[in-house]
Amino acid sequence: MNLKQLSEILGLSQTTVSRALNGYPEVNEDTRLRVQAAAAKHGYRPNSRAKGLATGRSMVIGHVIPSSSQHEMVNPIFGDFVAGAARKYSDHGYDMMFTNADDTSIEEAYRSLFQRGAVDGIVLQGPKVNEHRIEVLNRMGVPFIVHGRSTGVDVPYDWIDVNNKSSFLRATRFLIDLGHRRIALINGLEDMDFAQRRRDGYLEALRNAGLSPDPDLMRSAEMTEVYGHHETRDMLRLDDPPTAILTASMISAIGVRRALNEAGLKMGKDVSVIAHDDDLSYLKNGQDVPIFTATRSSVRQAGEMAAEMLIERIKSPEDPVKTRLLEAELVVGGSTGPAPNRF
Amino acid sequence: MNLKQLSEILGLSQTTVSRALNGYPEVNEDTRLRVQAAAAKHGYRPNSRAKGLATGRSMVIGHVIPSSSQHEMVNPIFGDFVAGAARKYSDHGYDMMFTNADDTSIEEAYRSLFQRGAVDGIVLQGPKVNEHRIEVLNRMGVPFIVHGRSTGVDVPYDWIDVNNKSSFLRATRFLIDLGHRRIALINGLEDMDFAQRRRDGYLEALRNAGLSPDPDLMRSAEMTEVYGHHETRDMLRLDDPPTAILTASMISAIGVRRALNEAGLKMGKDVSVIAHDDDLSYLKNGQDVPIFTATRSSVRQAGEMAAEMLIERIKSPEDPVKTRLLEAELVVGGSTGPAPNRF
DNA sequence: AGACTTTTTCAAAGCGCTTTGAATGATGCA
DNA sequence: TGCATCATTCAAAGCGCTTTGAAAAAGTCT
Repeated sequence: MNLKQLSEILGLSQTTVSRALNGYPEVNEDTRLRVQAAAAKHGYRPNSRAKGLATGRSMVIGHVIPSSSQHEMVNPIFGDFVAGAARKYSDHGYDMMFTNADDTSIEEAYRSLFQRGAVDGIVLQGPKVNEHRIEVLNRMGVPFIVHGRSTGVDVPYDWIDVNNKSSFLRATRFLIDLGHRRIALINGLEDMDFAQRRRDGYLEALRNAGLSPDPDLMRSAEMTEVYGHHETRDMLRLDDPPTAILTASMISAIGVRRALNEAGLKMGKDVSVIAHDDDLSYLKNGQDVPIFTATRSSVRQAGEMAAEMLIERIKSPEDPVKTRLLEAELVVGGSTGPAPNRF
Repeated sequence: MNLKQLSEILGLSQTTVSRALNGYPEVNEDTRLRVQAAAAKHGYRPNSRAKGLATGRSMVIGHVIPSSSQHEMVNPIFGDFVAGAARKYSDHGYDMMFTNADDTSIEEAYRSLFQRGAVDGIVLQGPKVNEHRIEVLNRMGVPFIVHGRSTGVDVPYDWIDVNNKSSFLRATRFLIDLGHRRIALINGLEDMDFAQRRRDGYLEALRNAGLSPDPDLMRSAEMTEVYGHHETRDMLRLDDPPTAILTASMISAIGVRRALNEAGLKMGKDVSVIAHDDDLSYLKNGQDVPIFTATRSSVRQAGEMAAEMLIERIKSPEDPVKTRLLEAELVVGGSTGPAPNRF
């Protein structure tokens, strides 16, 4: 059933039927009702490609899954972020499109997505430091929003981010206040902007307390469970092992806990742990009492906000740049306690 | 830059340019090279909406994110499955589209996706028992594939699934062989088809061993960490607590482990645990030695296969129904051991 | 009733591509 | 040289919608 057929059934022109369905004022109310009834009855659905061609808009937002060639990983936060965004998209009549791209072709993927008219806007996830893609998107003139920021990029762009630096600074200071001096950081990949900022916060807190960082206690990699476990086990073997560990995700925190258990150490007593908690639906930080002391910020909510900001941007391309910085909460759970007395 | 402009630059007709770029034979090789060079030089990208309108194909596959109204959850396996599929899609020139839908409108979402011409095929994830959507898609005549199966649906359809029943049967028998008699099942939501099948396998193994199932030891809910923890703690308080636990995902297994630790019990000694491992990239079951004894089947690989099967189906709508049943491996890790002697 | 608005409807053009059917030019053969 | 054949190229139609500019119908006012 297409517009032509429907209009023939109704004995009206395509123009009138189209206008009736799209809520234009210059159509008789009776006619509109007749048209709507017929459309419903025959299950008429306007072809979105034709509509897009005629209007110049696709009502689709593009995301790129960066399945990097080395490590075929999908961050679990991906799902929650996307679910948050998808919800807002559908509220505004948008769909969401994904393209897969490996590291080398990722820029091409964005370019193609927009220039062939497949999407009206783009969400850029997981920006690195000096993220080249931002300049590319900027130059292309596509409406876009960055989830995160990128140090070193000086073109203006819309973004939404958690205050990673301040939250890790506070978490570190919290541990210092508990008497910890050997504090480890099990960070994400440090070419990622968020990881860099967390590291900065951590370092600043140490510096503020007159502590000097120990490279042995600073690790960086993709935030898997196995990684958290591996690095913890490794650090526990040091001559002067950490009494506290700051880790970049719940998943790696679980690995940390596993390593501590294996070593017969009690979390929150022998070794304190603070995690960053993205508040994932399947991996809540406990029910009533948090399992881990954590810096918490819902990535799903970030997805919702990103979607709304992007839709705003598409509507008003000339508006000044919009940015949004979320503060993470520091929630205290059972995984932290005073530094053990070593003497 | 559109086709018209490009053809004017080249002094050729749109027909010839289009054919040159799409690899038709009836175009002079020299011309083709000239056209390709010009297209590359000017960054020409055919508008995909126009192309879709002209060809009747959209080169997009649709997925629906079922963000159910009660529990706003995105299963972590979603990301890996999608990443697997996306990879294959892009190999074949397809993009991937997501629509968000709550439980009530999910059928409408599928219908709309296809009937407005937004997608050429659909992937149905997470089928329930008696999954109504399958009949809907079937009647619509859209090419689709189901990840999983649906007991009680008797129209023919393409699917790819893990042999959930046999893998849980084997896992249960494995525990029985180790001397366990009180074996708990911490299952997924039992209106989901996969959960039902796992339960069947579990029950059959018990029956085969002459054991009768105990309703106290059978739990069912969304497979979160907190759920695994909660049910385990609850069951440990029983007069006759389980000596072994079968659980439906790595995430809930982690919750199980947490509860065991809190109770001062040693996993693999006091209580044995077997999990189902979807081989998620961020949550591998250990490095060398598996953490958990587990039934393992890569959901990412399932995503790849589903994508390929669907693309086949789109190419050959009249082919006989294709199905694919994957056997899960049973990998032995440190979480299982002989039943403790209670006497 | 006639002239003028306002409301409602319509025919046709256009969005950017593919594809059909025809035309052109080059080549081969008698 | 004339005609058939093949290789190339092209103009135009069509995909299903929106939107422009015009026309028809209905209402208002003098």
